[in-house]
Amino acid sequence: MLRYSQGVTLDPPTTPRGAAAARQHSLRERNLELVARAVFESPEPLSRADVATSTGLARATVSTLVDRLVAGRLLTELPPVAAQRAGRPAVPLAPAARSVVGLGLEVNVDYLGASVMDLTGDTVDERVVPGAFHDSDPATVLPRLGALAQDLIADAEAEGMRVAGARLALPGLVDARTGLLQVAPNLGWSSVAPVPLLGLGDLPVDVANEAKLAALAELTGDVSPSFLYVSADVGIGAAVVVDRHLFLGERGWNGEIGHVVVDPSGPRCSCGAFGCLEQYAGKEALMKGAGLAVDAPLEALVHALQAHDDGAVGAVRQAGAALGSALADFVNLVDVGTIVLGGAYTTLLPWLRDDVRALLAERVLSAPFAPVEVQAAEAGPYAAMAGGAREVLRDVLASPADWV
Amino acid sequence: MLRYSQGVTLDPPTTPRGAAAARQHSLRERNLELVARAVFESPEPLSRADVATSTGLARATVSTLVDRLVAGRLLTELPPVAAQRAGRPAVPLAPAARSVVGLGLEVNVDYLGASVMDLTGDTVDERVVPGAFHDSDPATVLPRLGALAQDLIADAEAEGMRVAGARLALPGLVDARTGLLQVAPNLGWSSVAPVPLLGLGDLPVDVANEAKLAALAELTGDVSPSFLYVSADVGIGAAVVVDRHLFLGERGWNGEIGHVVVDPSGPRCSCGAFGCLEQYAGKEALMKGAGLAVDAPLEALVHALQAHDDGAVGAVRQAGAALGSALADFVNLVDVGTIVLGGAYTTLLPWLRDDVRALLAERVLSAPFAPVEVQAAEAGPYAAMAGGAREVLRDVLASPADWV
DNA sequence: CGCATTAGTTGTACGGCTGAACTATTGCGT
DNA sequence: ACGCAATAGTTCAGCCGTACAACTAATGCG
Repeated sequence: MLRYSQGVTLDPPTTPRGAAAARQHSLRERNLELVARAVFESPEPLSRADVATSTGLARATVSTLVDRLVAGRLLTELPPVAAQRAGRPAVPLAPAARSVVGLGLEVNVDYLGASVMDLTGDTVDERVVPGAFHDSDPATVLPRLGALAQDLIADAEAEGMRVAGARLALPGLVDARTGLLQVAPNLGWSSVAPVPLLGLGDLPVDVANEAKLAALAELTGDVSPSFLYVSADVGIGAAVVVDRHLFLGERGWNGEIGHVVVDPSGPRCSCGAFGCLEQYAGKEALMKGAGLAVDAPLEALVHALQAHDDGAVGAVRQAGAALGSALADFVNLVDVGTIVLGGAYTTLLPWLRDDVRALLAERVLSAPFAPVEVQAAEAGPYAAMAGGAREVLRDVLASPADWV
Repeated sequence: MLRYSQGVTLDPPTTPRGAAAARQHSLRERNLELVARAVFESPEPLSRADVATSTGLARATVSTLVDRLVAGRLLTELPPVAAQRAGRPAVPLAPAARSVVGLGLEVNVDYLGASVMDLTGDTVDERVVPGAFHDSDPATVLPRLGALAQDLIADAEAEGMRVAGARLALPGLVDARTGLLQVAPNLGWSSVAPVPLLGLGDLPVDVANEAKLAALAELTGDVSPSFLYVSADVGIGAAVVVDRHLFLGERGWNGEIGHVVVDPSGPRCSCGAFGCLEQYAGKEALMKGAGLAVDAPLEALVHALQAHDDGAVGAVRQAGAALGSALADFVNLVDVGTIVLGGAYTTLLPWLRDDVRALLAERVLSAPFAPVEVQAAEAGPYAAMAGGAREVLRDVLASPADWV
């Protein structure tokens, strides 16, 4: 089930989330949020009385706030379960299905996609259009994605749902403050303002890096609240999540682990430097190292590994060592005790894990007293879309007053 | 002058700074903070009316809040300046001097120190005791520092000041949540709970890494609100500041740039790995590389550099390149556009700068459209103590209701 | 010397939360 | 079947903090 936490937002945590003067109605906004969060974060349905004890608000206050949330269709009253103790039976509360929804959008090298999620965490609708966008034109690709999104929006609204906003995931450096895509090497895009090209009118659309939204999708499971997410697709992407909050650095251009130095006397990288991680543990390097075609499917590599092909095993082990070295640097610099490996690394984890772990144990300064966990990602192939939609819903939850 | 900003705290920004129910009096607490902040952050004194317009609160409300802050001696009314326009002259407000003070403490390899700062940013008192604590016993050193602190506290209280709390800076891995020192290699300490050993009774004492508190001291000047602070003392320490907030990772063990890989075929490091930054740009490596004694004063190296000694210049340039490479990794991973170099690097900056800049320009992915700035630190030699004291005062400002 | 102007204070109105008393609905013992 | 205890949810007077408007205070200027 979808679990909402304290505040996963693309806005940096320093956002003056209350630099404004507090008036009387700020109290209600604040407590509305508190009540909504209590219900959304609870693993099982709460009653009004439960919410009162868990929040510390008076029962009377909770009642009026819940009534508002129910009227605004953010919460629903579930049918009462058979009471097992004396007293008036409680009315269980839960997030409302198919009322307010978030839209997750993605452009990747080999597909366009859009996904609609409701407050229960259900994927209401999802469409993926395969394609080859390696050296594409944003002015044709983004309007296509926009049209796809429009379809989904129309369908959702026809069924009475309200679309709260959208998040667009792109495989490149996105300025989190301006929403500008600086560069996406694999798409061949640079300096693009993507939102207007989507043509979604007044709908609020935020843009973010693909790996960062995919990382947020991991928060649905029971991962550690702080982790490093690293995923290999065409490039290598990463995200830092601390206490369920995405860390974005100054502009959101962090996590570029693909170009961390592994060995300065190593092969030249497309970025101009030598011995970058991508040259050892990027998808292309892996395929080449295993003696396969660079555009062969990942399954080909897996088959070779399962057949104990020496070249494949050697390439993956070398990648594991390089990845472990770069991850050790990453952990030493940002301090996160859990690493979640996504994309191709999820599949390859059985062959990577030992080398990665060994290097982490050897090179992370805090490893002797706090070993670094290495896990496989749990969210599926279109994690960025799901994570993006989820982010939109988090914003709704953060200011429910706008929706009641 | 001391400038206070939105929220530099050692607590991670995710602290549920309002997970509690909002009651009536929360409004007043919130607005008290807002008013206090407005006065503290303004470059020049504000009147009650100025505060009303800048906060958006009604003049009546501001008046009562200011009165409280003045009564609690957090603010003072300055003598009115000659009015240059019609109307009743404004009463200028400013942070109160010598009322509430913060205590900064530090144990370093060659000194112990304590510093008292008041709300105006003035250092009221400061004492530094030289010593050699290379392989010392925390159970003797910390009580000594505690006694020094007691002296300063007694003096301050004798003059009617209230000591709000203390921050202890240590050169090692400190768990920000528990205040436990995991390891401080240069002191030879490990697994120490330092606070009880200080013997400061009920005074709230937080513990933090030395470089992190030193970084916060830079916020007094007009640095960028986001920067990477890297300083060479006996070890190499670093801190990440984003939007005037310290980034601490999961536990506060981040910033260990000294053990980032520069070249895996390089010299073996004390940590067991090969080619760590410390082996190129640590103080010991610099001295050795320049053909000087490892415990020679920094001035000796500077003299050699000024005399264009080939060995010294070569060692520093090699250090610059290594530092540039490690910093490029750092910037790629956390995304901060400004680097502030402290400790020995401040002095050596003229000889380091070109190589550092060249490597940053070459290896930072975002450098082509957002060049990385490299600056010298401005805070003096005992920056960590000042930064620590300042942090205590930030906490006071964050909840002024506790002090009125 | 009076008027315009700006700063700060006083008093009433209003909104939101609280606590206590109330109603509603169940289980359980007799 | 009935009443009592127990729990959920609602109603209402009281309190508290802010807003707004009218007030007083203190200055410059013609």
